[in-house]
Amino acid sequence: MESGIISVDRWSQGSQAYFLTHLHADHTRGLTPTWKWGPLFCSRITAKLFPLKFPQFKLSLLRVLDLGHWYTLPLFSPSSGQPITVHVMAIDAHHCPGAVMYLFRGEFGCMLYTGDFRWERTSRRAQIARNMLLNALKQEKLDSLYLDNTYCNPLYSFPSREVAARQVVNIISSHPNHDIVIGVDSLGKEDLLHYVSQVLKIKIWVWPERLQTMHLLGFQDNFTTKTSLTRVRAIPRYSFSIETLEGLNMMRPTIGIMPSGLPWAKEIFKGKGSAFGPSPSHGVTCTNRKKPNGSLAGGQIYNQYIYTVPYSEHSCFAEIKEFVQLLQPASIKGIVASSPSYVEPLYYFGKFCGKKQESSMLYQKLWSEERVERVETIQIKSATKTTNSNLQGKKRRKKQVGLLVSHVNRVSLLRRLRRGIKITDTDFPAYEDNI
DNA sequence: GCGATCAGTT
DNA sequence: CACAACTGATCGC
Repeated sequence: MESGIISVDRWSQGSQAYFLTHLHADHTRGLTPTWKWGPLFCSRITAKLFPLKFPQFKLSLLRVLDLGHWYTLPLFSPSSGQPITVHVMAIDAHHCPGAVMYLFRGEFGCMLYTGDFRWERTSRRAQIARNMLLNALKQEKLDSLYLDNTYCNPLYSFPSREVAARQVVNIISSHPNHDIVIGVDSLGKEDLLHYVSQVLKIKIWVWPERLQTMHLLGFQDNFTTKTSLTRVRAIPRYSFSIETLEGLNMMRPTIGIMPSGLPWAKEIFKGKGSAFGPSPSHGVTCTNRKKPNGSLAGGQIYNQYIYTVPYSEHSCFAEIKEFVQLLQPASIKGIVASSPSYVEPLYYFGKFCGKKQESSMLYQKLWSEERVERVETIQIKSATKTTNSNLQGKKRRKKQVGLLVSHVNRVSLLRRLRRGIKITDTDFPAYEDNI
């Protein structure tokens, strides 16, 4: 359908260069072991983890970009055949291991694609990334920003990961005779687990594939696959449920800890003797605040066995705001648009961008069709999924029961428009290996 | 068997 | 109810 000179986190044929921000499944959809459409640029850590995730993948397609360096890509204009130069720099996104943002400079101007990212003011790594970004930009203005808007709503307020990690430690140490299970994905939250392991001087059990990942990432001693060595286990999030915890508790007293940026809790934890002691609130990036549902944005009891802790690898609203304020891009597009409560980032941040936009109308246009924005000779396509398709899809599914199949094509079509971007039509140039 | 997509889960 | 991220079933070839 569409094709472009470069693609970020999108994998259909037709681009001249492909960029992967990180290895989470929702960014690699379309990448298969047999994928072959061009050189794939990623960070060194992502490249290292790549074979684990895609065992059959042709590694000769990978190009490593080291952080903080400008790389030059010799590309060609699809229409004129003229050479086009695109510069790119990878910058630490402080999301999961290997996650980077990409800063592009070309005839289309200066563009930053954040991928998923966390922008903690208190974190040393985020400060380095910040300097890298500002040095790269110098006095140049950012023309467009593709933003991780996952929690782009003032409702989402949570503390730094450091603070949340301390909460996890407190929960564990206040249950000295319990087994502990922590729900994690296949990649991400390693720093949390490592911190818990260090502070409590205890190994953490992980499943075998996860141990491989840990070893590749350089965590050699803190993790094990032997259950007998520890009472703390990290388990896949999809197997973390109330039933799981109930089952475990028939064997041994066990509590579950779910680190998540979302207020998971249904039951309101009413103050008193917090099970994990005084909440350390120094150095928080975002203030704890009452949620509309009355729950606190701190570790809390979800049910008899389960605690939730606001440990997030996405930026909270205050951090997103700070980021946009720092960069003041001429235009912003959210890269996540699946939530029914999605709000176009310009609604909040329009005042930081040159133009005071009529955000709601722009927003309508943005997601009601694949809006194509022309910037000089280059077209940028925003590939966000509509809110409505999601809701309607669900409703219809319930009603449907047997009849009506015709809408399915439309819905699945909309589903395809998820994350990632492509820039402009093109042919296929010869490639100079960058590494 | 393989890739793409859908359904469903926390 | 929300999310991001994931698994497993099913479809088409």
